[in-house]
Amino acid sequence: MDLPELFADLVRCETRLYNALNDRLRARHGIVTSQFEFLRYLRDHPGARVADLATAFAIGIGATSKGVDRLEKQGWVVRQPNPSDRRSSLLALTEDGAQLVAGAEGTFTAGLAELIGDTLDDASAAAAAQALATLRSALERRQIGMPTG
Amino acid sequence: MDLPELFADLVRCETRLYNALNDRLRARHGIVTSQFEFLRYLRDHPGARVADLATAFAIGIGATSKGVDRLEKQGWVVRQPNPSDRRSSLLALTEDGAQLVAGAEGTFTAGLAELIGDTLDDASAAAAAQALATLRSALERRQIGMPTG
DNA sequence: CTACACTATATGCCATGGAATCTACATCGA
DNA sequence: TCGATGTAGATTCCATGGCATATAGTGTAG
Repeated sequence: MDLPELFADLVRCETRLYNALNDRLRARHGIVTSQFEFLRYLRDHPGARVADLATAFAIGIGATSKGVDRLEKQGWVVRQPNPSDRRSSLLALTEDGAQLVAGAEGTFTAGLAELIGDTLDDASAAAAAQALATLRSALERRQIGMPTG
Repeated sequence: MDLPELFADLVRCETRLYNALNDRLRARHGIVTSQFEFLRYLRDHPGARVADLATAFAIGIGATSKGVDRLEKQGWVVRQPNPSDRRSSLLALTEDGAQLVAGAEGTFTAGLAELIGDTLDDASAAAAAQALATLRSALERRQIGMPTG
């Protein structure tokens, strides 16, 4: 099994898909993919904290905090006081934020259908999905590749 | 087929693998994964130009030029005059650069074996490899997700 | 040969992420 | 209760990539 080749293909697919989705989301909704992912996470996990986002996306706490700053500045997210721990805030979508995700989700899903669905048959896509889900779980369980800060 | 979930798994695997390989390559060879990929590409494609690197990695020309600057400053790569077009240079590894890739390749391959090989059985890995190779080809053929500059 | 359009890439400015640091708060043990 | 230690996240500095632009060289029509 040529793992270096698999890794190269993985990275190149990720880069191109991410860029292509960025273009569509930016043009139609004024956000980029990373922002869409933050917003969708907060929709699905209301009351999450900054550290929860950082863990979910395997990025640093500092970067996450700054990302939330930007979403808050746009009025899509609010930091609410956490009654059980005053060091942290509970994050929530605003009404505007909720509407934004709802609209962007269509663009995102349709984009993926065009970018992936048109190329991979269902069996291939399912096989890749299975393998990547397994790999992701293992990496998360072993806490591999978490940035320091 | 849940393409959004597939995409999320793809991105999270890529992030964590990239970070984990960064850690190892930095600790043992003083480079990061993107630099290893540049150096390996130049080893396998001597005489490549900046634009060839940019196309191969789906990143902008400006970023590629700066990346080559850094490798050149370390003495791992040289820009040689292109006899047939004086606007561009032919890139080549130096002796130091060649030794660096040779050494780093072991770290890289062993890292992947530990990160992926220990988790995915051969059949799963082969299925994922097949799907990602197909997807990558299609994205490259359609020139999807190439940055502007 | 000249002007013009095109191409390759180098460079400047800006946005973003990593790592280290700083502050406020929480928790634990004496 | 108090001091020590740990934790959440905000902030700072640095490195890197995108995009726009500048520069030099190429190709082509006339």
